[in-house]
Order: sequence, then structure tokens, then C-alpha cells
Amino acid sequence: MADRPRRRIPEATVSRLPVYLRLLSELAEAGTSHVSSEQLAELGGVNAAKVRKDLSYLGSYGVRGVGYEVPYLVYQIQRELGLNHEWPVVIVGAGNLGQALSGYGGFGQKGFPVAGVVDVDPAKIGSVIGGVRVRHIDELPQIVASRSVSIGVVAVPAAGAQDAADRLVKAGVTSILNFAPAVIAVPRGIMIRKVDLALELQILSYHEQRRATTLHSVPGTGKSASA
Amino acid sequence: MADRPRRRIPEATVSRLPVYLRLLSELAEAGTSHVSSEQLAELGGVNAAKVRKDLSYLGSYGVRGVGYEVPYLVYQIQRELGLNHEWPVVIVGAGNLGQALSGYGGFGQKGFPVAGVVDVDPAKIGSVIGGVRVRHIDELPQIVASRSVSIGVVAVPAAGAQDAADRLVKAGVTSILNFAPAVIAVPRGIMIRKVDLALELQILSYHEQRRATTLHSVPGTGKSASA
DNA sequence: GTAACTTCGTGAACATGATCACGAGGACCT
DNA sequence: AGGTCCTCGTGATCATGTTCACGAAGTTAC
Repeated sequence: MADRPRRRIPEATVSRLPVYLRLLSELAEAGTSHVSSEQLAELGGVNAAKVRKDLSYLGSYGVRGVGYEVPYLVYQIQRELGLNHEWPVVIVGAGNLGQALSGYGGFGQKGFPVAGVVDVDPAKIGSVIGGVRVRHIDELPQIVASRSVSIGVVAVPAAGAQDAADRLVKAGVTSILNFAPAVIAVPRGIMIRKVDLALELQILSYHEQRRATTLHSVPGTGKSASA
Repeated sequence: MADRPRRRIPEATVSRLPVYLRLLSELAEAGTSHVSSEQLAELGGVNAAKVRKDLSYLGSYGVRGVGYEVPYLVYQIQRELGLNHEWPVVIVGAGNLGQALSGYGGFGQKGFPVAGVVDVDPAKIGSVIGGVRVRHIDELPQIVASRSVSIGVVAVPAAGAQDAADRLVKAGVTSILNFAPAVIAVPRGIMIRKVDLALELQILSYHEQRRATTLHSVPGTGKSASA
């Protein structure tokens, strides 16, 4: 009954649920038993109505006049996000980034244990990083199959990103997290997300540049704006 | 004339411009002189109409029947993103992540030289990472002022993130890139973006979990769906 | 010079997301 | 038990983003 399939949750909401979860976990840690949408909104830096609407997609777990029961909400969000069991990940690329990710450790603690690290470079194979031995990329299918890996991480240079993704998909992975500064194409049904440092910096750059120019000339007047 | 202030560019477009820029730079590198919105869309994995609309915010730089002149478009996007000059960044936190970011090197080449790395831990101060000496966080104001830094990177543990951001803002930084798994509050007018590994994995987890449950039971019928 | 063809730029329609505003349900006090 | 207060859940509205569709402008071939 509690596991019946629910209506689809909007993508924007899905990307906020992990934030709520983190805040709620901290609250639970601190022994807080209940929290209102207002408080949660404050902590998350968002609108209270948005919090309520987001949480309403999980079901009606709030109590009017009281708020939400923290531990119960934590449980519900975890369940909805599929965090009630582990999702092993396989990392392609044992360079700087791959090593950092594998060695980070926070991965496994959060329910995403590193099932394997692979690379094409023979020089890297056999070395152990983060407690995991680096294996050849040809072993990808075995790693994925034997540990039921559904999430792959692309941590190779841009030039090799598409190939890495292709191999992951072929091996049976259905979700990919791409750290390479490249657009990669995947078949329909494969979920892909990217983490792109350069892109983020360039977006910030745009806003800084804009700030600078609009401070000096206000469109239509030619006057300087005050600081 | 060419530098007149333009209409505001939608945020969604701003976040795609760096992608186009990357693709166009590769094309320019390869000697391609012109490209159509159709081709660019193919490369970027997006809709051609979207490409045209995005580029139209920069001005009418395309030629009907021909497409866009690659080097010129590269120049225009760079200018719009403020990439025609350098944006020094200061990194707060000299732990694993701070070291990786500072040592990465790709930063400086992309127009974002590391103006400084600071930390609170006395044990880390003085060590040199990525060619930059780690200084005490109290020196932040001097670093920011002397090199006109406007972008700060938060690479500290979650618990210290808010403090790091506060110090950056106080020192005069107006844009922040946050790598810490924490929500941080900033005054109005300060631009903030986050890069959050755990969050991305949890979003993927949601979709995997959803895939698993909807494959077994289709809402309303109770029947199994075929693979 | 004209016709056929290509590709841009953009208004219109549609989809998604954010915010507002308010009724309903429940707790607490007297 | 009744009144007051608090806070959720959600329909309605507004804003942003995406896609469609087509006229306009330019190229190419003859």
C-alpha cells in the first residue's frame, strides 16, 4: 500500500528533494521532531509554498497546525529517491578526477559505493585508489553485471567522453554522471546529468561582466548608475 | 557601437552559451568556417529552433541560407560571457577538493587564474599547491582587493561553508561557486551557483528507482510492462 | 535575371515551473 | 465544547522556457 506507484514528480521538484533531505537529516540529528514548511523554506533559501507543493508530491505527510514530522519525512524522501538501498557506481577514468572521486569516500557512506574504477591506460591498471583496484576498461561489462551497477561516472578527458559513455551504455548502465567538459549523446531512456566546472564559472563570468557594464551605462539614458 | 548594452539574456540561454562556445571552438579549431543552427543543434543535443533563439539574443549574427560564421560567433559569445578578459578566482579551502581545483591547471588556461588559496588550518598554510602558496583566511580581503577578484570558490566541508561565503562576501567577492554540500545564504545581488555531487547522484537514483518500480507495475492496471 | 533552395529570426502556441491566496483540518487554551 | 490560532494542501495566476511554423533574406544554378 505504502509502495504504490505515485504520480510523476516534476523534475524541478526532484532536484530539490535531496536538498530538503539533507536539511531534514540535520534537523533529525539535532533531535528536532517537527518542522514547518516556513522553517524548511528558510533553511533551504526557497519559498514556503514551493516547499509545501514539493512535499505534497510525496503524499500528504504534513499535519496542519503542526508541520511535518522530521524522521518520517526523511524516510519518505529517501524512499522516493530510492535511497533505501545502495546504488553501486562504476567510475571510468583513473586520472586526477577519477582518483579524487574514488578516494573521496563520502560516496560509499551516502549509499553509492564504488563498484569499480576502470581506465584505458595500462600504466594505471592495477594501482589501488580509494581501496579499489583499477581495472581495464574491457572489464566494464563484468563489473556492471556482477554488481548490478546502473550508474556510471565519466571522469575522462573530453576527447574520450563519448567513448566512455558508449561503453557504459553497452555494458548495461542506464544512468550517467558526466564530469567531462563535453556533450555526450546517449540512446533514449538513458539518463544523463553533467557536472561542469568551466560552464559554471562562465555563467558567473557572464553575470559579473553584466554587472560591470550595466553599472557604467544604463540602457537608454547613457547615465552612470550609482553603486 | 558593438558594445552597446543588450537586452537581458534569459538564464536558460546563458547556461547554454558556454556549451555552444565549446562546440564552436572545436569547429574553429578544425577549420570549419560556417555552421548552421541545425548542425550546432545536432552537436549540442538540442533543438535547432532553440539554438537560433539563443543566438538571436546576441544579435543577428547569422546569414540566411548560409548559417553562422564560426570564428565571429565564437568572438561574440566570448564577449557576451565576459571571457575577453581574465577573471581571477580565490579558493577557500585547501583540502582534497581545494587542492584538486588549484592543481587542475585548466582553470588558468580558461581565463580563470587562481589568485589565491586560503584555509583556516595553520597546518596547511605555507604549503604550495598548483603553484600557489596557501595563505591564512584572514588575508582574504587583501587577496581580493589587490587582484580585483570577483569570483570565490567555496571548497570547505559543509559545516564551514556559510562562514567561508560570509568572509568572501565581506572581502568584496560578488559571485560564489559552492562545492560544499550545504545551502548557503548570501545578500541580495551576490550571485551564487552550486556544484553538488551527492545531489546529482541522488537525482539519478530517483530515476533509476522509478524505472525499477514502473517496470514492475503500471499504474492503474497492475500489469507488468515489458522491457 | 529568375527560380529553386537553404537557413535565419521570431511571433504564436504550448509546457513547465514559481508564487499567491485561501479554504480546510487540526492543535491548544479556557 | 467552543473559539482562536497555526499550518498544510491546492486551485488559480503569473513567469519562464520550449517548440512549432512560417515569412524574410540570402545563395546558387542556369
